[in-house]
Amino acid sequence: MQDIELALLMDRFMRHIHFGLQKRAPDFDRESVGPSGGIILMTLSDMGRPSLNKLTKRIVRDKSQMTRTIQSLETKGLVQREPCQDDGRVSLVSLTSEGERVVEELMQAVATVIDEVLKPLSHSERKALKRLLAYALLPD
Amino acid sequence: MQDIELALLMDRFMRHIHFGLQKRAPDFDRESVGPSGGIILMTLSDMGRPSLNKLTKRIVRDKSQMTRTIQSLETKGLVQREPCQDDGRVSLVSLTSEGERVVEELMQAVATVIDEVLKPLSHSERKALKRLLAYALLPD
DNA sequence: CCATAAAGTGGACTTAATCAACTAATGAGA
DNA sequence: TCTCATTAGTTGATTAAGTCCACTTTATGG
Repeated sequence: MQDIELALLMDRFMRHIHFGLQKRAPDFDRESVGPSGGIILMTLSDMGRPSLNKLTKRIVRDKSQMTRTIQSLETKGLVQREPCQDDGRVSLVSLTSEGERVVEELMQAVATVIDEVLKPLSHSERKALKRLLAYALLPD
Repeated sequence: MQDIELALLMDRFMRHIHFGLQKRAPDFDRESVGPSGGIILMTLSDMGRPSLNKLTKRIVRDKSQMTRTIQSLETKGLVQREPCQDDGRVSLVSLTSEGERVVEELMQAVATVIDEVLKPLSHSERKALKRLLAYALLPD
């Protein structure tokens, strides 16, 4: 019942990362990927080659918006789509080699900013934090 | 260095809360407060009567956007502004009694949704999660 | 074979974020 | 006390994202 603070804390946390990326690593946005695109790239780096639908569900967004953002990333040459053999409806999304390069750079920047934001926490505390969140969100 | 996952996890967490609020408690939005307004109302409920500037820094937003959102909440009768005695530049923001009522209802809805999202976590794990986040963001 | 559901796309609209310019009040130093 | 940089807040213009709905195409189960 008292957990509403969690929402506010996480919101602040995300905004700190957001601001930190803009101020301390404006170069990451060389490709004008934006926060939305960045999340997609990093998620793809983790998932491999999911269907657009699986990707959409993972990052909990609207599918129409996802279509558009993927298209935008596609024209930038950062992701590619290919039809699925087994199911003619689905298209599989994956990073291009250029996308791999960009996401590597992006993750480096994000890691730096997060490290800054989490400065008050010890290594084991960070691990605990990540473990708790991952556990809560396990079933995708 | 490996903490980038944290950003993705928190993003998913926030989106789950967002979706949960829309699906399971659409009635909370009776006043058409929106996510942005909701965060402000809940933050005000915690801070009391901060200056617009302090409020802006707390929720890590742009001050111009803050002006507009506060104005919108003001015309809805949910917050009020009054000039600060000691400093003619600042205006102090606080909830109206109607705002108190709405934020109470909103926090109830948010608590329900968070409870749903955090279902896999025990009580002590939730406490630990909150403590870690609060500690990381302590200095506002 | 047909009805129904699922994956993805596109349109229209609203909300929020961003960046820059501006006013007014404050405060600190010569 | 006067000046000048600083700070709080506002406004404008532009862009990014979220939302809701209708639609097409492909699968699937009876």
